[in-house]
Amino acid sequence: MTKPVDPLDIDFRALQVLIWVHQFRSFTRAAEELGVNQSAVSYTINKLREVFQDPLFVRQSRRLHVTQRCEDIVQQAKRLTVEFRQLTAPPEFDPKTAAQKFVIACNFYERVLIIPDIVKTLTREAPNLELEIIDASGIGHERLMRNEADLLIGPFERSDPQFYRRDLYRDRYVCLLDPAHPMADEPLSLEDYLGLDHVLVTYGGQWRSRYLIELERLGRELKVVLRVPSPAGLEQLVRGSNLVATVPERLSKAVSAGLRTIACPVETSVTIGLVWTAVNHRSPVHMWVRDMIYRLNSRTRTLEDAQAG
Amino acid sequence: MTKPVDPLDIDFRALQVLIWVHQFRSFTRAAEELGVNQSAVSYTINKLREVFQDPLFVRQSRRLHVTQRCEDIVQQAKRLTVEFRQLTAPPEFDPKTAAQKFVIACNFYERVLIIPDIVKTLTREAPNLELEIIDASGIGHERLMRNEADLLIGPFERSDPQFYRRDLYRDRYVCLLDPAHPMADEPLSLEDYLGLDHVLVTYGGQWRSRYLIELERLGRELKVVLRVPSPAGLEQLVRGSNLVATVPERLSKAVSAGLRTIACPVETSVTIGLVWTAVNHRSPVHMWVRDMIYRLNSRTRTLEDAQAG
DNA sequence: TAGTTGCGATCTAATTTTTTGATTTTACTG
DNA sequence: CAGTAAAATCAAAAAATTAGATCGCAACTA
Repeated sequence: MTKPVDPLDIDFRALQVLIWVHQFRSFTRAAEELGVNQSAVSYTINKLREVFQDPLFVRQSRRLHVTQRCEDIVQQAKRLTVEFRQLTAPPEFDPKTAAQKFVIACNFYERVLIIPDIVKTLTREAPNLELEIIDASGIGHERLMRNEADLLIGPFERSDPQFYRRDLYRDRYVCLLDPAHPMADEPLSLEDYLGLDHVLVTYGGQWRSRYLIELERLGRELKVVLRVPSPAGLEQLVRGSNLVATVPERLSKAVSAGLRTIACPVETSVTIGLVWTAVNHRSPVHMWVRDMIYRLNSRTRTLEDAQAG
Repeated sequence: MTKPVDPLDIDFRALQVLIWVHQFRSFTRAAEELGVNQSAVSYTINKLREVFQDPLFVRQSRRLHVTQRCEDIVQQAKRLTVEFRQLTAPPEFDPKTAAQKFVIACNFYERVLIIPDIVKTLTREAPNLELEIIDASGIGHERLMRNEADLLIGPFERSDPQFYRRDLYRDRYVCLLDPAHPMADEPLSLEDYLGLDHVLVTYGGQWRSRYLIELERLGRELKVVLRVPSPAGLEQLVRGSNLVATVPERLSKAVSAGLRTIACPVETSVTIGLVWTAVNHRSPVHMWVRDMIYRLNSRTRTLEDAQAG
């Protein structure tokens, strides 16, 4: 007739009903409190009676008596519901106490221009967060997918629905030359630019800089004299030579001591952004770090946008 | 469109689903394990996603990745389900450690004949159980209903569906006389009996002994010379007098030192039993005590039954 | 001692939730 | 680029829950 009730069928609402009935010693009052029919309360209590194998409440001369077992159960039920509620509540996140490892994948550019500020902020605001930087070197997205990294920072343009992305700012290209270079004092025309001897930063992997893509689109090609994997040490290569290097403007400031910087005649820019996946999308730590990095770069962003606009 | 899911709607089955999916990293495997459709698992996880405001599981390159939040939730969910399971399990009862108050309502008869053995057993087997005896004096059932007493012991005959009852044994009536009494050496006929001078034990309250009810049924009446509220002190009243007292046989042994005991010619007996209510019906302590009392009186019971049969 | 009342139990029908089975979508993989 | 494994989604079916009405019982009322 009545099939046995599996304990697992009990939901927290049923425990809530139990608690209210216990509180009021009345099915009817509990029903009012919960905004349901008395019959529903009766139904629920019956289910609980089966599950706990105990009458829980017994009517005796007008009063509703509570069995000892019921007292015990209610006490535990209160605890369980409170704990469950806490579990469903959006987790409080306090950067001060958050202690976990956070892995950022990026390359030289970001290590030089973005990471230092991040580290400073973390030291101050989230001293227990352990930061690890790993190389993105062309396979940043893969490393994200493999959960080797929590966050990717860089000039990544893949628009893939499985990646979340937030742009930080755009960076235009500039040319670095030796101050004694014949072309060092004039604005460069595209033709001038193409006529020069270039040192090309490959950034390793299969990355192709935006300005190269743009040149290809125009059907033009650079005269590359030297290829280097990273902008690190560019200054020493360019100084005293007739080479020209094309690098993002912000990066140039870090590697151009003693060099002349002039605008690059190829009309393009690179966009630096954050990339992550659904795994971390709603993690409070992750959201906090993302916001923090975004805020750190807001000055740069508005500057760039002003220039671009 | 989709109405918000209330956290309270989550049942322990849903948490179980979460735990299995987490375990297998697969909706399909979890569904198999739980004997349901993959679609049902999907449905449940979606509900949990809403409640926890977190994707929990994310498909990435064939693997199912687990969010940090999900890890936390699963850990708690495991604890909660285990605790709930323990709560639903029938409570272990160990008389050795059971520490609570147990109130028995009864009268002189039971205090003399039944309680002493109970006390001895409790001291030995349930040393932490605190026993209190209160007077039943006619309102034993009321005291049960008011939860003033946990258990009533006595010759109570009310058959009321709200009371549970278990008979211990039957006790026949005997007559006590002074050894020098003229009738002390013969079996008493009913007419002899009715002709004697009686001392009547009223037991207070509105209790009427079975043998009086039986006499009334026969349309006969006792010649009552003296009424006393309790059998206590009966010995002193009967000795050296021409009075006869009618008492349950077992009780007589406690109050008849130096008196002659002979069978009572009224064909009747009193049944001593335990009475309790639904409030305590399933309480492990209560069940244990009831069983214990029943066992203590098993010898008496079989003796009586043998005599009766 | 009947009439009334309060309150949980119970019944039926309505509603909502959950499950199923089939199909689609997604994100690789070869 | 087709093939595949697995989750998402959809419509229909099944099951659980709720509401509304009524019952039963004990307790008060007069």
